[in-house]
Amino acid sequence: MYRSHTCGELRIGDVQKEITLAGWVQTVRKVSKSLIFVDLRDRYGISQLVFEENISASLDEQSIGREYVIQAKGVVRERSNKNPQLATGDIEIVVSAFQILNKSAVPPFTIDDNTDGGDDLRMKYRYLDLRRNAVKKNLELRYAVNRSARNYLHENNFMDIETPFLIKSTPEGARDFVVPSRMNPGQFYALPQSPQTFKQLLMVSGYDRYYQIVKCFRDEDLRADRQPEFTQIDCEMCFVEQEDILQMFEGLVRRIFKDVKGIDYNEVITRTTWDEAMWQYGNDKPDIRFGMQLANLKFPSHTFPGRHTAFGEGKQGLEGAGFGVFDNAETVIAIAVPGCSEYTRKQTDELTEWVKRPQIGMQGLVYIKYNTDGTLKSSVDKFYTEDRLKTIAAATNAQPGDLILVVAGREERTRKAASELRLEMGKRLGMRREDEFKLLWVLDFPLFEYAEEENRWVARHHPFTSPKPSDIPVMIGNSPVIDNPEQYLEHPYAGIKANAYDMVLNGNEIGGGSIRIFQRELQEKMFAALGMSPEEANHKFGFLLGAFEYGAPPHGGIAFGFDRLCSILGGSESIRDFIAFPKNNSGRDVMLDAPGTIDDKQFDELQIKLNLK
RNA sequence: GGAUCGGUAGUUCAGUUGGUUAGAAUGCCGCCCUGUCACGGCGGAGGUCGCGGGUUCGAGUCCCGUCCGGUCCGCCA
Repeated sequence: MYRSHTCGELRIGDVQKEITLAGWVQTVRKVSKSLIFVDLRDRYGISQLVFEENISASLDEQSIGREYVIQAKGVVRERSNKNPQLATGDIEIVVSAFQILNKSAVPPFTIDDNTDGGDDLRMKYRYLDLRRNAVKKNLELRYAVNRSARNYLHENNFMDIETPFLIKSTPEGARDFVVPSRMNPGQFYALPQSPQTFKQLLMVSGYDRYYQIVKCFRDEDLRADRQPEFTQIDCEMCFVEQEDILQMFEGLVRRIFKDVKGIDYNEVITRTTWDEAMWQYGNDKPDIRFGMQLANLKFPSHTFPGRHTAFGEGKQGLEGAGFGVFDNAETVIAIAVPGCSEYTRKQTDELTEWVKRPQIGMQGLVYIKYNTDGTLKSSVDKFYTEDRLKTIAAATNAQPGDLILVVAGREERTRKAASELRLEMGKRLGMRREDEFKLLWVLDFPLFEYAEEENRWVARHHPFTSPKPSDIPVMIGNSPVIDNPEQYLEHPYAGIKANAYDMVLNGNEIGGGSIRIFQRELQEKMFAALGMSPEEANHKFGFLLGAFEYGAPPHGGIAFGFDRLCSILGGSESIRDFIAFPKNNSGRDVMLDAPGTIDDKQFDELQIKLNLK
């Protein structure tokens, strides 16, 4: 061994021991010709080496620089000037001999918690970036989550079974990454978007509790929190109903909180339906760390059947004032922002500009200041009397001192804007603390979504998700054909709910799953509902339909987004910080410079010709 | 596919209305310094202002195009 100890472990109790360390030079502090300090770093910490008298001259001659790899032998000594910021700060090593194991070029950025390197540069030299403590602790957290999950699942009888990466391209869902097959010219493998069908087949095979921490691949445009290859904690169980799954995986998440963060998440995990989430928050993954729920002042009746406006059943609160924006809008939604009634004109103007950005897409923003003295002042005073404003304020549950913000327009866009506005105000008011964690189950998602371009239904979760038992007759008894695209919401399929669930943490979907279809007939009906002919369904999914003929057990499962879960637990916005070798926004690995071209020989073997446009 | 912000020293950035030799910090190199730990002091080197074109007496600065990067919308069962 090149070392007797690591750079992080020596303490005051080790004084007088003769030891050997090996590591990277963090800094060299030359105080004089005969006194030089070197901070030596490895994965475990930093220890201070002292070069005195003769040995310092030898070090000086060799002009050791940052990131040189050296080995140093010496005696541990108590420091005269201790450094309380360092775990090893009470001691230092008086070097008696050293050797340079390898030189280093000057790194392009400082290997430091507060590095001077930009993202792009750090990605290019990722092997240097990974030396930084800030990145290292993220990877350590990732490993801790990994171990915690494996321990819990193992203790609960789950079995880790690997599934193939070279599989077949499937319709539905995300775009596949494809891999040409040399031995089967003109044919292609696809990389799995998830091991979905394999884990279902494992259930049919009787491996009644399966898990895998596994890479998934989706060839879609990226975001800051999205990678073309990402990792899931993928799980599936036999003989379970929704409630069994929810309880099992609440247990998993509680365990991870305990093991990784030391948090006892004992409180009941809130459950809500998709309908309720959209109604209260305008979002299928609401952040429930704060309130500020939406007040639905007006909405099209078919979107939320059986509900009434915030003014009360059968009551109207906006009509007859001659304010065209509200009168002509499909939907009007308000939020009461606590304690912001003192906002200046400049601030409300700025918020108006914020909602008018193309990404939000509102035409404008109405505000009502509910002053602390109980009076009301709004941007629509011309249309609404103070009494009527009071009615609106009451409908939003506003308190004196609140600022009521109102958006109006088309249902879908307005609801989304209201949700974004709520999140933005929550953020500005510091109500979204990264050290506070709130879990939520969202249940009863719609089974189908309407795809306008194709005028057909697509699976909201995936085509293997079971409808709610009560909706199965609706699905069997009605044709999926949409005769009137304008009125697709009136189609019986629009109301069918799925036996699906998402786990939401602080406004992020960290996991999602469903109870699966396990009968051939229902699965065939599902494929038909998605516009697949029987031949097509058989061609694409014949193996699954076949498996369902041989005693498929009822089953269901869930998959957690491992990278995102780690980033939230680590208090970071970016999942890239938690991946050792991530790709950039364009799906490039800037260190490898991948993807790249391949040799003509390779094209030739694959019998592929490029046709670049 | 679309929107938007950015690209200036190794690095992070500043750069006025278009006008002298493009600056700062940090890093790097040299010398000095016996208790530093963001060491300190003195000195020095370091630039095709992403690339191409245009306007102008004159472009880092204005215009057009292009490449690269960030963020977002669409997309991501």
